[in-house]
Amino acid sequence: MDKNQIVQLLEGIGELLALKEGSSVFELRAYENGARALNSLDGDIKQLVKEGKLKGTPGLGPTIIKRIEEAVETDHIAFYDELVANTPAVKLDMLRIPGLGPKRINTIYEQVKVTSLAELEQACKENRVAVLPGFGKKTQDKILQGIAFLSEHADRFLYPVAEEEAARIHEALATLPEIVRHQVAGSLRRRRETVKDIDMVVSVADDAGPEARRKIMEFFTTQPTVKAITGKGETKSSVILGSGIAMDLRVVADRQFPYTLHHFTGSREHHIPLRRRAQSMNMTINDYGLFKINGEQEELVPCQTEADIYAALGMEYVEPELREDMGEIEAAAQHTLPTLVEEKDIRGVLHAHSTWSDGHNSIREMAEACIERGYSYLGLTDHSKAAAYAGGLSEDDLMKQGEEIDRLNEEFAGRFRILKGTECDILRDGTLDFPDHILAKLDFVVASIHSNFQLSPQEQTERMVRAIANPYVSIIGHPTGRILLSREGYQLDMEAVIEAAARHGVCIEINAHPSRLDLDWHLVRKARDKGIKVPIGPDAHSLAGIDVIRYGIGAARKGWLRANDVLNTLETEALLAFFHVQRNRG
DNA sequence: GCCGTTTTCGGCCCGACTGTTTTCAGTCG
Repeated sequence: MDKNQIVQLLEGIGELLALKEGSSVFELRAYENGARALNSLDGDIKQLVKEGKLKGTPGLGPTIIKRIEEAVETDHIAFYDELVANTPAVKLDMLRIPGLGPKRINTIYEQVKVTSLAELEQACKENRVAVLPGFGKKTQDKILQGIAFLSEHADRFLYPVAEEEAARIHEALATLPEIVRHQVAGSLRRRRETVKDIDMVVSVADDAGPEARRKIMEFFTTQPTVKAITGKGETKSSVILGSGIAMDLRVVADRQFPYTLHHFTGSREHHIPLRRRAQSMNMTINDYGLFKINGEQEELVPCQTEADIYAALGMEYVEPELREDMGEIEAAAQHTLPTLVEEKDIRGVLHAHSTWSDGHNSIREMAEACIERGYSYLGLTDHSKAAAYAGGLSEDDLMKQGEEIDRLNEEFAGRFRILKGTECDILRDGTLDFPDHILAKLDFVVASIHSNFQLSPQEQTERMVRAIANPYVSIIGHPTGRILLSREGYQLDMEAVIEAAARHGVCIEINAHPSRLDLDWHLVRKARDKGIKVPIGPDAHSLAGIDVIRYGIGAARKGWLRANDVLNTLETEALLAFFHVQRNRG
């Protein structure tokens, strides 16, 4: 069991304890802290356990260490299993409804006696929830809304969950000598921010017999992460994996591989205009091949790769991320597709926290982690004072932090630079949490909304636009505040926000955290078209948090961004010059 | 369950907001 899985178990214990009546709120907080503490540890967990290195880590006491050791040794935590067995599943389901916490869940469970979300929905519609003590009409409506949101997103998974599950199977399959080519397809390959199921295509030699296919399918359906088999044949098998995500594996002859891969990569929306184009060229395309139509005859157009398929249709190769019917068909036909930004183009980090606010690592540790990863700079952005829950800095603290940064920069001189920044709260009225004369002392400012989510769309838009107009604001952080699969962003007119940002020369970030990916890629494209520079910010709260940049790269590529559309592809001097010009915009 | 320049018991992050109340509990970040 790896570190992430153990972190999830510890977090799970926290949730389960919250739902257990009579349990201590401090005990569950201890598990949440423990999960966070473990998550921020670097290195192989098995090694750490073996060397007894967990002891002394703040947040990890004797009991939690024992549970971590148990997980490493047995792949289970008995305490967790026991809690799961004693917790009604509907309580866990209810926990995912925004606005419902442990207390209200227990009240509903005790007094309305629901056993499923469907029953809860029914109870709300019959007004049986609003009458409970401490509840009311608005709470009941909010619960109904939450249930509707969940049923819309229930069967989707965050990209990293799907990616990790797919990678495990992919690695295992790659060891089979019968397999010639293997590739993840579907929305995962297109790097959608959430994924419903995993599609994988593998090929066997053109002359391979059925036993080769049977062997692959047997191997696939008996992988340790397979929880259930929902279908098993020689060309297609379907399973449910440990996280609950469904996965399909297709096995084809190698000559058919590019066509099948292309078909199952999608998207459906991309294929519709593509088929139209094929038709206009007297061809037809499906998952078996690309065919030239000669009267009654269909003649296969031989293709070794997907690039060959596009070439046969008179097009440039279309990267999977772009296959969303966002104009890529026309652009590929005119050979005007952008050269998309890649992870290696990123030169530094522009949204990160340290122990000065709610980060887990010191500035030095964060800086050294950036150096290790080959970056040239770290734009440090601890929270401002209004973000009290996150240990936001006062003006005094911010200035003291600046002194620490100066000392470190002297030490790193010539090879690395820490930029002085802040993630400054945008207050309710659109003013910033620090006065201008303080902001003027920083290299750059990320401005974000962390409160008053409920303002009307008009008020929220005005608030954001007012912040954008402040000449010290360099970047708007996580502009819509959405949490994928969990809550919608705050209501605002993003078109107007993008318009204002373009007018004032302010950047809008892609917050690369896989639960955010905010700005959404559809809007990234709009921002780019208005000439807005888009930083890809990890919003890192730990060393490992820096690495989520690659998810942001996915969103950037889906939004058609080239390297020079991304702010943090600039080298240090060019970046500082950019901020300088931005600040003197008048 | 964790932690200690109040150290083995008694605290534990906290302010804002919402919807429910009529002074506050629950939730969130």
